[in-house]
Amino acid sequence: MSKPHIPKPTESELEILQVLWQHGPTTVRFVNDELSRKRDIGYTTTLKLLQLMLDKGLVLRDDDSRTHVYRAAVREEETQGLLLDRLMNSAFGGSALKLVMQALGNKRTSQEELQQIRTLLNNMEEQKGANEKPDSNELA
Amino acid sequence: MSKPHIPKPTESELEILQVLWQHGPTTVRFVNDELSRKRDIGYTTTLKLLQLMLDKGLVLRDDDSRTHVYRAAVREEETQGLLLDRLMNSAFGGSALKLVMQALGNKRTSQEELQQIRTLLNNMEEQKGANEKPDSNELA
DNA sequence: AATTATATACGAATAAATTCGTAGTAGCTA
DNA sequence: TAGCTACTACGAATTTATTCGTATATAATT
Repeated sequence: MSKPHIPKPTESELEILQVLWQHGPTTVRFVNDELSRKRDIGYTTTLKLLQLMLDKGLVLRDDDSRTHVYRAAVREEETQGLLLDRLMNSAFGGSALKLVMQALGNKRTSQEELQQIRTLLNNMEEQKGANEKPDSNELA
Repeated sequence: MSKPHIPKPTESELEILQVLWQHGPTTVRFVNDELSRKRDIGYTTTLKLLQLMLDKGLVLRDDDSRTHVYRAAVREEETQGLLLDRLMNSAFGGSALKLVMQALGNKRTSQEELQQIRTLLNNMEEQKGANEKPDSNELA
């Protein structure tokens, strides 16, 4: 069960993936309209990006009808994990802790969010307490 | 008192900054030796990178002696914050919470680290609580 | 002093990412 | 059906990042 090699999305490709993750399968036109809300970008630029992403395997497309429909080929969490990993290694010397502390300290985080994180922490400790053994690690 | 615009370091530049952050001011030779531990890289490549970084204002140098000494011109936390911000926006739709949850969930984090985060959370809530309520006497 | 080692400067090749123009085609509308 | 509109394909210019070779100068060694 090897992962067939997730290509690293570039900045622009990420923008597009976000749209696809958020809205589900959609057209070039729609993606372009979304991107246009944030910055100047030509239609054919978006088209080209999607085509390149198709080659790379980042998206899939349904070209039954003349207007193609694209959808993400990579899962959001997986991709985020990949990028976090990269950032952690490239900027935080591999320390997840440092990264998290930065993220929390840096941004104003709402009471509610803090509570959610606390809850997550509790769950994790429960988890660990439960099987004190050299646990089975699920994913890298 | 505006920050005069921190340029975004590239991947390679980050590698170098890490060396400088970790070891303090040092020479091209030293930086190159460090980088070489991880990957193949020529001396003049490192040199050129440092020169470009000088232009960008990412590093400063002392060229009193023939062998120049470079040092980081940007602070570690500041830079990390910048990159986190970018990642948060580009991959996490702006949510610090999602980012942190991913980071925690994704990586195996030690009991000890979890405790440190918990402490940080406590401090942050204290901070906030101070503004709204008379204090609570629950401390870690 | 001559040779060798080590430095910097700089041009330029290569690679990767981004951008858009133009051509061609299918569908819609008057 | 003629003409306008919307779509894809593709070539190619541009920009940014990375890499290294060569020229040249300074210092160290013999």
